[in-house]
Amino acid sequence: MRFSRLFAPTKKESPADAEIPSHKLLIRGGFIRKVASGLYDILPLGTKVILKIEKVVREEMNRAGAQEVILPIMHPSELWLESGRWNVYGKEMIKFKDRHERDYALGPTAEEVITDLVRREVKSYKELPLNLYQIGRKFRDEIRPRFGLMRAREFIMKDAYSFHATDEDAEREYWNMYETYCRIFKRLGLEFKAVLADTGEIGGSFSHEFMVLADTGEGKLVYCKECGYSASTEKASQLRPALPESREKEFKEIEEVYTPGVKRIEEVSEFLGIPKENIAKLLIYIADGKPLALLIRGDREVEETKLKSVLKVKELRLATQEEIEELTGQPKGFLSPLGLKVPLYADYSLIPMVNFVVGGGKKDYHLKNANWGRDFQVKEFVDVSEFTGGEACPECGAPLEFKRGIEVGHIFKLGTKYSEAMGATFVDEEGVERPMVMGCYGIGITRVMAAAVEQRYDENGIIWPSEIAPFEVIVIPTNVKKEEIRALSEEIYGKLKEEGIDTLIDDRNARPGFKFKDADLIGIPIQVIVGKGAPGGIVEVKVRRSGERFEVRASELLGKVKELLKEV
RNA sequence: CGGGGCGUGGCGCAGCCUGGUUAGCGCGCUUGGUUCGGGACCAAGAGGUCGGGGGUUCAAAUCCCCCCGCCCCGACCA
Repeated sequence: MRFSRLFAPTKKESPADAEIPSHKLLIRGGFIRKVASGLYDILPLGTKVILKIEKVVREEMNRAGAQEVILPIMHPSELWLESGRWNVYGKEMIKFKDRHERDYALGPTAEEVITDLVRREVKSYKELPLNLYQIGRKFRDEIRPRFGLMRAREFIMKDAYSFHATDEDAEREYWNMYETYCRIFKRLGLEFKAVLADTGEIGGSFSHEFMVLADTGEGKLVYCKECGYSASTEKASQLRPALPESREKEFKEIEEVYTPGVKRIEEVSEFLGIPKENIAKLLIYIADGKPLALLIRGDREVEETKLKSVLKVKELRLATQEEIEELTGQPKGFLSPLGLKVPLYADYSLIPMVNFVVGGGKKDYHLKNANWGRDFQVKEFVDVSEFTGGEACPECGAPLEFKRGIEVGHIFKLGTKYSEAMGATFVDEEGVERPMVMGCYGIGITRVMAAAVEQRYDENGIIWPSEIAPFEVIVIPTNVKKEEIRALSEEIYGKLKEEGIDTLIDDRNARPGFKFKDADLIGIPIQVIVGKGAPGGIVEVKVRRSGERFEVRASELLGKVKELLKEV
């Protein structure tokens, strides 16, 4: 490709509405342009990157035994009504009617459509297992699209669905996909972690998220350096703390203290001179319409995904001020676990606590030296606090590390949730009709592009891994008006292309500094600079990632480039 | 959905508070010339319904009302 003909409108300045590096650089580099909130044009450079990511994904999925299909983007409502998700997925789905007033949605995911296909066509255990995937557009009407491609309303996803005769076989395929995903992300040149995850809206029995490590990631994870345990903070579990043996002996007499206007944990801590670790806060939740109270150590936060999962509820929210007063008869800000009429749960963090502070149950009062078991009873101790790093590993006890990441892949063992709801059954060896066991496996292709940038950039621009770089090599003649330079550049360009190396030549009549800036910005891994050394057949090679540069004879260039491409 | 901010040539911004010539600046773009190893310089040019609508006024980018779009935070902390 010739830069003079390439549609890659690069910019010196970042757009005003971009916040994170990947968004800024993809726009500055001419990879993408915004059309509207959460909607993007992907320009030639971006498209090349996307196609290269897809190529890796295709190769590895095919290798793993999956087969590619193309399913409709437009989904009839009947299928979603059958699975029960038409309303559950609700606001996230872009819904519309056709000319006959029939309801449709733009697919946010394709369990329904694929299950429908398979139930119609597969009848026998002999046709199983089956793993089908597609790479296509998905639509999710996000509450708040943000960060460019990171959370867009329309995006490209690889989604695979597998169907099995037995649970064991579904599990085997799950781990097959796990391995495949590891290979894919490794080939893409990304630093990632596979973490235990919550199954969320999709449902199913267990799942892993694949996170690309980056500080700007919306996902949070913890992992153990010692034993390799890793989990999303929405899933990470902790050991139940041991109960101190002589706990009762330490109990002091409960005491009411006057704390006018002191409500928040920080204020209580400061006012009473008691650390937050020895204060318990009480929260009132409404879970699937029923109220409950939760006590948690003052310095800890509730991980609501974990709470939902423990309670096995779909909807969870904090009670409103009015509800709190109605349910407890106590004023907000001074809630006490004593004499509560709603079921009282407590986080594990409460277990070792003794003589702690709680709300006084009336305005402007708190209680000191409260103790569970003596002053009030806990229905159940649950593990629902949010991890922030430093907690003990549930496998080996070593302190966990905390990282942020971008979720680029997610695999689920679904079980029979969809096959039962939609009647996807087969006849087994004994002639018994049974629901298929399913799994599903997604990779956010457009998000991978953003995540790759988020992980690899510097002040000059993007640093693509060679496997997904829009071009592997850029040849930069410093001055196209000088014949030796122009001719040698063209010769090198021709030769690299002949060797199957994806090469761009910057044949624009521009000053060298200008070209260097563009080459760095768009992040091509290897730059071949043809300048002063041209008459003697010497060119300069610059490695984008390391900044390393060296001179090489034009005749030896090819071998050197091939070698470097393997490393970067 | 709640809160905050923004909307002025393609891009980034100033002007608005305190209304008043012809709406500026940098980048980019066009033409000519000089340059040519880290986003050159000189000269001449093109390009604007000041997001949209309504109102106040002799006069509105500027003040008031409504609407639209975009961005950020939140939609948990009792």
